[in-house]
Amino acid sequence: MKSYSISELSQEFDVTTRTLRFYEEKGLLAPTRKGQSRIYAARDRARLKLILRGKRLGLTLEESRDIILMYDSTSTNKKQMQALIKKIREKRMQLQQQLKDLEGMLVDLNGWEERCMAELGDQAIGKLA
Amino acid sequence: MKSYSISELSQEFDVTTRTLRFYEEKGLLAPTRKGQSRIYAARDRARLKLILRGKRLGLTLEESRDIILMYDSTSTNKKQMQALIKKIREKRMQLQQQLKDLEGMLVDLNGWEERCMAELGDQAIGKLA
DNA sequence: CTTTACCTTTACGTTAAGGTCAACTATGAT
DNA sequence: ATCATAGTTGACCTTAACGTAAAGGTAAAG
Repeated sequence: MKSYSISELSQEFDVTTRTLRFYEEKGLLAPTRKGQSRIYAARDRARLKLILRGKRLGLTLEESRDIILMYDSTSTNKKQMQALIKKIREKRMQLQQQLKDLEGMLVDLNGWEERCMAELGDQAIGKLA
Repeated sequence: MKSYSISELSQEFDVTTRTLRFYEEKGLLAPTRKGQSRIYAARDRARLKLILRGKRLGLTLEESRDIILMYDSTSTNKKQMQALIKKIREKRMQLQQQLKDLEGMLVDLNGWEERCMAELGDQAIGKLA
């Protein structure tokens, strides 16, 4: 199976090595060691993707860790399951609100751009493409 | 025209008064004064809405301030306009990425919920409604 | 006149998410 | 051997966005 050094992974996802070590420190990644060096497996790479997606959506690292735990949850008991579902639903509600906000803001942006363009006159269109 | 005290506004939007003062300090709100007390007008209320929407989308206060300035921009010159359009386009690209991320995560959440529910068995459905 | 409810400013504290720097260690190339 | 290249840990630093506490002003109510 393919594995990655810390610098490989950091370059691929455009984060610093410090960031990767920090995520490990926080329990989000768990690379193995070869000697003293970290070896990241596909599993860690997948986790990193989740973390970064979470970040783009404004999740905290802790929230992303929750989500990662969902991915990894093999056989949780009923209590845990129910708590999980509750969390999922909460998160989904929040994301749906976010979706609305996003759409609203996109509408606004489009409106502004139009007005700006109009005010600038058509000769300006080319310069921005 | 309707106006609001600091506590009215803070209650309506569920933020602390500290937050409102902080936003003012940062140049995001500009209430007038009656004696020493702040009086918020509809304009401030609208701004606050924008700020909070921005927050839900993960914008920084500075970015929200930019957006507010767009709303308020009366007659900017061409240079400013072009810079503005560039910013708008950048922001829109980012928001579109965010939209993709959001959809992806919603799909994941739905998948998990289904699996959780399946594992719990149907008798559990009622308890969560 | 004092209590109560709001309001004010000033100032220091806190948390998340890393940045930055110093002082090593290990390894392969010249 | 030594130099360059990646890697390590540990420690302190930084920024955003407020929280929190101190110390006090103001105006209506009892």
